Amino acid sequence: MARRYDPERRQRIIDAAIRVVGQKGIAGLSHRSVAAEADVPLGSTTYHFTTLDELMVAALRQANEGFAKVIAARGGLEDPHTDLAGELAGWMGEWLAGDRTGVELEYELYLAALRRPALRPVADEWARDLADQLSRRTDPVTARALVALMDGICLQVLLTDAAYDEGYAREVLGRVIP
Amino acid sequence: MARRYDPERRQRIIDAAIRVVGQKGIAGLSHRSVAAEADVPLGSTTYHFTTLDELMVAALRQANEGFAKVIAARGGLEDPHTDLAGELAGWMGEWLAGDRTGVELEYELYLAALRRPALRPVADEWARDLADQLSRRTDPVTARALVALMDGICLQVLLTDAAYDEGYAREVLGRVIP
DNA sequence: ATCCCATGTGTACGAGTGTACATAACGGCG
DNA sequence: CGCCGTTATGTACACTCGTACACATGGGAT
Repeated sequence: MARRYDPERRQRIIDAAIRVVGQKGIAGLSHRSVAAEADVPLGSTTYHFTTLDELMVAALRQANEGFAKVIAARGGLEDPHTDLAGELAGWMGEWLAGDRTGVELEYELYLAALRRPALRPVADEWARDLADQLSRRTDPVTARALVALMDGICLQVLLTDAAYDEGYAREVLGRVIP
Repeated sequence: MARRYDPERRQRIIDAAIRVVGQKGIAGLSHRSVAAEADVPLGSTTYHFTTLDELMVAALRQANEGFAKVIAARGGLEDPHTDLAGELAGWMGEWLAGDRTGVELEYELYLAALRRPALRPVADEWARDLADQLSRRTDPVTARALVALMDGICLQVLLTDAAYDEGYAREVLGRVIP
């Protein structure tokens, strides 16, 4: 139960992993780079996370939780009178504006599930959580479609260096809502 | 002009790179792994492609071209009387059915643009080409939205191990088309 | 024929990696 | 107190990687 010296050691390593992925990408993630960033010896990272996959799962899960909090905190999903499409489009704009390190980090971890089955349950959780949030305003089918469309729009912006067009996003999101 | 010994050497290397990414993912792509797969010496791959980015650009571009051909060959985008949403949903189902190696390969290269600016122009090209194809049946805004939604749906299937639901895809794609 | 240079090849080096493992420190328990 | 197992650490090994570079080869221009 009681961890001896540093009960936050494990948590610090996860935080460091998130910073490393944010700065250097998944390709730059290694036991050593995380150890250096967390300022712990190499053996410590390999002890807490035998596999890099384990570490990525923990990091992705933590990123998801932070994300969910942001969504919930913003509200707007509560009041049924607000324009849902506009709300979502505005929120994406906010997310994509400014420093994109966080956005890229979350998407990179999320997309890594394509090749790493260990991450798939967590990715699934993320999509499901977001759809659940949206389900308070629409039916489940529409919610899922909205998540898919938002993913697609974000990706097009991130992958092609195109500018985010909030009016366009609002328009097409609105079409999906019956 | 005339390449001396092996004019197809460069092409063979690209083909080998595509096979490597398909089997081991981008993480398994290296000058050496490609050289082994193409059955050429190490120096040959580094000569033709100084950087791995260069090689990925060539591979992604080639994958795109093959993809565009498949789309064009299937037709159905010509006849304005066919149900566009159903056509697209059916085509996605066909693409996602069976061996997904090809699908995963194309998406992995496509998504790699997130962290590799060198790939972004090619990713952009891909999205634009597909939207152009669709523009023969709808307006450009709708075409772009359809591409985004299709991307999102495919990703959800690939990332979360969820089964592809063609009826759902047809339904929501239909909503986007005005 | 001769020279030049694009093309092709082999090898070596230093850096970085995952992993294993022997050892140390310390908390809880008998 | 003394033992034991969890937690923590340092080091070493074998491996892969990108890169550089010296060298071979032969086609085309002169």
